[in-house]
Amino acid sequence: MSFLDQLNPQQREAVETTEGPVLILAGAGSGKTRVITYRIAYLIEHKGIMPESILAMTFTNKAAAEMGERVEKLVGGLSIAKPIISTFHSFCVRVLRRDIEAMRIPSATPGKPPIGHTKNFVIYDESDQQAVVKSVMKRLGLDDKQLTPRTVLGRISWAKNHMLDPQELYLQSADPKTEKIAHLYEEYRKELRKANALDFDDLLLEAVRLLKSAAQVRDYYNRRFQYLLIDEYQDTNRPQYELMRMLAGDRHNVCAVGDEDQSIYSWRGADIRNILEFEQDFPEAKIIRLEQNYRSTQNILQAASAVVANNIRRKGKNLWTARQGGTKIGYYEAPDGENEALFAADHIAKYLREATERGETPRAAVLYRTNSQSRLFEEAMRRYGLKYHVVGGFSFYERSEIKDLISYLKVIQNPDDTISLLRVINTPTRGIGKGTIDTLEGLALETGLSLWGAIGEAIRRQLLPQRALLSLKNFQQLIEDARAMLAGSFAKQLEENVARAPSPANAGSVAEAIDHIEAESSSNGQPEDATAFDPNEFGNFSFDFGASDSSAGVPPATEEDETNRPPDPQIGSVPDSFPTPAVNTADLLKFLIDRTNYIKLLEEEDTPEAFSRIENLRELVNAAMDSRDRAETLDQFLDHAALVADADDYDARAQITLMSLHAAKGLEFPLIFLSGLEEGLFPHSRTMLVPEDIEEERRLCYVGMTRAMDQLILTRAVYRRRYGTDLPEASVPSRFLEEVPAPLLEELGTRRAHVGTTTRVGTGAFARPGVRSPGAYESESPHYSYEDEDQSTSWHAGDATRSQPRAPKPTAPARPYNSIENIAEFFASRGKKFTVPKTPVAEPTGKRGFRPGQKVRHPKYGEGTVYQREGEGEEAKITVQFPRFGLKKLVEKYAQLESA
DNA sequence: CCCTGGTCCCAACTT
DNA sequence: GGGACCAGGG
Repeated sequence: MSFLDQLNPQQREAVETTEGPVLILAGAGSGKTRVITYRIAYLIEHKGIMPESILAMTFTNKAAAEMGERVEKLVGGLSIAKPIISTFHSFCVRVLRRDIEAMRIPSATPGKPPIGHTKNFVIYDESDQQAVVKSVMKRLGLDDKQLTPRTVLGRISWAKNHMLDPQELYLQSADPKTEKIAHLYEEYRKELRKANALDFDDLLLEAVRLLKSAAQVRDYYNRRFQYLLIDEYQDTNRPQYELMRMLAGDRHNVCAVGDEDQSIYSWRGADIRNILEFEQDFPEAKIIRLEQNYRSTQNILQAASAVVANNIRRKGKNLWTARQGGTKIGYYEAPDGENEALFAADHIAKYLREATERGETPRAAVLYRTNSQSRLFEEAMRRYGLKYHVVGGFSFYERSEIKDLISYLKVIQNPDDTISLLRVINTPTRGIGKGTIDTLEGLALETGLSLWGAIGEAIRRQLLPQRALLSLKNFQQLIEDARAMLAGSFAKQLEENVARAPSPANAGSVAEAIDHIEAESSSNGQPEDATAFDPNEFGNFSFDFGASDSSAGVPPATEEDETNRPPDPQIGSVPDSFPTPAVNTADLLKFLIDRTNYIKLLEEEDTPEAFSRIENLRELVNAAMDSRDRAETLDQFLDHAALVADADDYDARAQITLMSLHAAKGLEFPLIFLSGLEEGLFPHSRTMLVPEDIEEERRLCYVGMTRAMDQLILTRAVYRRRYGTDLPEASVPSRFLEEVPAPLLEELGTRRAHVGTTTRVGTGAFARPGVRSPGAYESESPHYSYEDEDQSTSWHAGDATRSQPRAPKPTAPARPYNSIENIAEFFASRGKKFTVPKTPVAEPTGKRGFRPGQKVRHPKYGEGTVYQREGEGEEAKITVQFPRFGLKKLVEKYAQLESA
């Protein structure tokens, strides 16, 4: 068949080995996505496998969407049923929304509802989690200075990713701190259970627990999914691994695709052993290596391979490319971060122009280690009048006004969601202050009610001053009215559907009527199209088996499974908040905005920020209308909001993309800028003490370099500001630079290579007063100009002022490493062993304490002399005499002191 | 109870 | 550059 001819022998083998476990070790750019999509197409077209029995799991919605589109192109007209291509998290949410109640256990007290999460659980994001930890710590009287909620949450997440429950964490804790954390973990879990909430980690964990504990549920999914594909297998963590094992059942039709050199998520619990030990897990496994790279030039591939070859923990492979030679790897050393960014902007501007002239579609990306680096690049792009796209950073759903409204929706869906309730109870202010809330929280604790329950109780028993009670009543009424809207539309639909002749066997059964509604709402009046997917649907592309379960137009295989569905404890009783059928989330939002005066109050503020917030809220209503058009329920809308990831807003059409190295995984660009190659930044200072962590940084570097198709440029700033206003600090070139073979490198920027005529700046929408013309770059100076506070007011676009490279900063190292020769020399002089030179940017402070009499340097106060020292280790405080600022007492751990 | 402004402390990657 | 927290005035 035609499409198989487009594959090389290894790829073809990977596609055609459909039965039994297969591990595809796919090097960067070796056509991994092609293999996965062709394999799916092959299963459907050649093997006659039903599409809906194929399940492919990816890490991001972006990857899932791309795969779905490509499969669709290959097998388009064949069937209305689609393979299920979904992220791990979305998949688990769907499984849990369907079957989580199979894990409920009967309450010990008769008459009380069963214990455990219900279908209308809410998903807690990181800020919700923080709030829970904080409130628990406050309740237990724990000092949040010594043990920050952040740390606690990090450790809880770590435990979850390694599938340890609080008892297990407690048992293996070796210090009082970990014991405390284990205790907090236990309390944290209780709070989430009380709120009927799950955090991100729980989505995976609970799905695994469900499949392990409920045999009939597991059977259902095992029958349903016969072919399993796992993308980015090197980044799976323990729960994901277990999920894979559960879903693989006895059939072992698992196809795992990955590259151990691209494992970059160990901090999220990814266990590289999963891929290294696949053959032990499945002794009958077939291993296929894809080693031809179709993406990059030989130079790029060689450079990247040379870097990653320094890692010890890897299988090793020989990537090769037919694209001989190529442009050398560029290297530019900028005096500081601003210039680094301006250089990139200048180079990209030139590239865009030239590529367009050649008739190509230019695409360039700037990659960085930390998202905060994006600011400088954004400013530079704006100065050059270049349109760019930023992936990550602050997402739409993290904006406060959006979170407010989403929290309202969550409370409406599930009033026991205490965290969301606390967020909205006085937003906008309605006279429910701290005092009132404290009373309510006390009442909740005392009665065992949720906060929402406590509100009702306080009103009933008149436990608060009249004024507070009145405010509370208003709030309670608002939520109840909104819930009535949901319930109202639910009841109405139920009525209609029962009346409208359901199938004879189902007559009169509430449960069946509900199923009928589900079918109705999911097919949205187009029964034939019930399983169709919308390529633009973000969040859970083509993941629609939840809908097809009960809808018409589903292949017969699922029908017999229906009878095996675990009994649903909630069906039959009146649902507290049932997965809501076709309720109009947009109308609900409009109702909320209207009743809370939210927009009106913003209008009265009459500031640009307020109007931008109003715009955002309109956007949210639009999103809700789209959701309504897809016939989604309220919880589907909320799942969407919870599960869209930063990486998902990558737009393949953008000419310039700025993003973190992590977000770049899986993408490719003709031109790549890899920025901030400095010790302490990349590799990041938090990784520099642990060899395994350094290896992960190196893999990250490898991922970044292998994104480049034609040209790769590495950059570094000699001085970098770590915080907005502090003095810049001298940097040391990243060790990864040393690992690039010198003959492959070419230094850029010291010659007048970028003289151009197109550097129009300060025009158009982004024109700003005081912005320096990049025309200055055409000066003799190899450096870009600074935006100097002292002079900026006199600068105008087009001003002929020439740039002056700024004199070395006071923190200059004795000898700046500002040329490639210097760097080579620097590294050569140290042989293989890398040691931090005299004025390091990231010398770990507090490793050995500073002693009285010692000279130190502080980023803000400059040089000083240690006067006295109190305490040791974490709590050590030192008093320093600064000539200009006098005596300062500093916590050594935080003060960022360097020896001077 | 609410709002404001000042101060302090912190800043990795993400589903 | 900004979020969290607090003090103090309305």
